[in-house]
Amino acid sequence: MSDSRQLYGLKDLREKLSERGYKMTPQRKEILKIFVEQRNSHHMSAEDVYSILRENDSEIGLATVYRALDLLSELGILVRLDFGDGCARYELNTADPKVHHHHHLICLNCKKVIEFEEDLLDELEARVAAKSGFEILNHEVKFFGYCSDCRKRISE
Amino acid sequence: MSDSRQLYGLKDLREKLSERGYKMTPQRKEILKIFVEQRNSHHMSAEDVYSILRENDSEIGLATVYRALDLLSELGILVRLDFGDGCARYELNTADPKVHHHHHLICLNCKKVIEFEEDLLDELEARVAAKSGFEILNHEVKFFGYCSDCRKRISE
DNA sequence: ATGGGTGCAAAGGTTTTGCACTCCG
DNA sequence: CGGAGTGCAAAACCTTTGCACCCAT
Repeated sequence: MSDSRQLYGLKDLREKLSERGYKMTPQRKEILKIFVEQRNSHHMSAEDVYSILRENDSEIGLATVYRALDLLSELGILVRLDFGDGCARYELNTADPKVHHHHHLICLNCKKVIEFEEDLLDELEARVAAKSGFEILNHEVKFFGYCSDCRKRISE
Repeated sequence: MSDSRQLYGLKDLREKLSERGYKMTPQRKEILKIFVEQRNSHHMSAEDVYSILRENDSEIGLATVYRALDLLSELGILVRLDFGDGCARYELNTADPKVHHHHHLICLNCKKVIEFEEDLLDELEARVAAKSGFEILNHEVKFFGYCSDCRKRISE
């Protein structure tokens, strides 16, 4: 279950913060650490992060969690995701800009989210950029359907 | 500015409602009519729909709007969209299942959303389905970047 | 030392829900 | 008629904000 993609980590944090004039704080470090250690699944909401902090007897407040997740996304260390479940979710970004894109399959029945890698979209992105005059920085692809488990269960 | 795609309309409403045991009500009809007539841009939020209703001296309550938008999406007459601006938005679905996919370009600066048609993703969808065992019903693609207007403005 | 960062609580915005009443089928 | 649908207001949720205090730089 190891991930061969090169992900951002704590080393990148101090550098990216000072680059932009932000301060390194124990709170920001601790919050990023949760993503790096992936104690739970990735795709964590602010509330998820907050409960892990409370389990660890941390005193970090919920508002700080929101502010840190925002900042870490702005720095490109985290990526903000939206699976339509009513809250923003976050995951570690890949440090290699060439592998910036992985996408999500969302099961409409059990709400499970699985990831897949696919770089077929670079061509599409280029075509869309040319047609529209947009400078495209990022894209997000979600597929909705039924996972194999739920398909079995439904057909039984 | 006419749209050649065949979109769902009021005729489909009664049929789809009774198919599933729901009732046809003046409220549901009136709400769908707003999308069909597209008085404003599509991509309307519940609040957008509600203000149009109030302009029309309608007595429909906001909760009813939320319930109707939910139901119309469930029936496949509307499609729920999420542009990350804090509220769900909706547009009319295409009645032709072969043209189910059009996507959105979102300008990170002025928040403008423009649409584009692209069916390149069918191949990708098939490949992802095969690899994952998912039965894929729908997909959603968003591109984020800067529109040509904002690019000009920024470079000046 | 100084201005950004934090924690708390309160406010904000969107969406959902409880309940009595209405009205479609 | 009976139960789904509605309107209203209150509640639920997620997220943001104001403010006094703290602490990286």
